[in-house]
Amino acid sequence: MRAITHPDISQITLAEVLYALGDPVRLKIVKTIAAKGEQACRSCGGDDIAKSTLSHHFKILREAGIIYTQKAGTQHLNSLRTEELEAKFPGVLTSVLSAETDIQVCEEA
Amino acid sequence: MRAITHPDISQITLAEVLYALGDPVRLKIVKTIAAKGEQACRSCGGDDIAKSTLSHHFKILREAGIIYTQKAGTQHLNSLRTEELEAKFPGVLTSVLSAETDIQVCEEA
DNA sequence: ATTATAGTTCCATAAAGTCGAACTATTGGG
DNA sequence: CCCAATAGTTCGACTTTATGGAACTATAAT
Repeated sequence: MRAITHPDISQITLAEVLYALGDPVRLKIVKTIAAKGEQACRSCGGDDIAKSTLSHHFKILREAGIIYTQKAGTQHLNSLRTEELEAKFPGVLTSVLSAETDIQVCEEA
Repeated sequence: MRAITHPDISQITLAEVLYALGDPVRLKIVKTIAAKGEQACRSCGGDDIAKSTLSHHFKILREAGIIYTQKAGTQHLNSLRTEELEAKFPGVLTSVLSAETDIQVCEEA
């Protein structure tokens, strides 16, 4: 396992951010972290999704600059880069988080 | 060519909207329409993109509920469904449009 | 040490995107 | 009316990206 890397805020692009948010699984992850605080990967996404796929979704979110991941023992804790994103793209993440959708926060988180 | 259809606002999902916006070409199209008013397909996107691909991008935007397309002679005029989107997902489109990005409005539009 | 848990990586398959070529539709001349 | 021109769409082939199972790494607990 390589070290976890995160893009600098200057490298983050709007298209990548929107692309990363434009998937139901990833939206659910982001909404769950927003609602319940930092989360391990496995506590988001439910049972109907392979863990390799879940790992991939977290990678997309991380590389887009939406989440910050840090190791905590055997698990990884993911938090939103809310302030940085708000500074770079005001209103984008906040409006997405406050939107009414059919996507539910993970129960088990 | 089949008749052009548009989703009802009730059918529009946040994930689809964000996915549609999460592409540099489509962001450019949306920014161009926002800045210069309704546009024909060919006036957006530049020369380095095949017209079949451009047609595909407009289809994605149309099906996501972001643009409204109507025939006008030999061309199609595309406008943003700004008010409907703002009502359904407040702040999402507007924050994207006001974000500072490296994506430029089409010159030739 | 061994077992368990959390994630990642690798590989094969499935799904989407891209482009050129052929097609449809409309317009504007001869 | 017919022919050429323009705007988009559709189709088929190829490329790229997503998904999931199996094997692997890393940490923790017993």
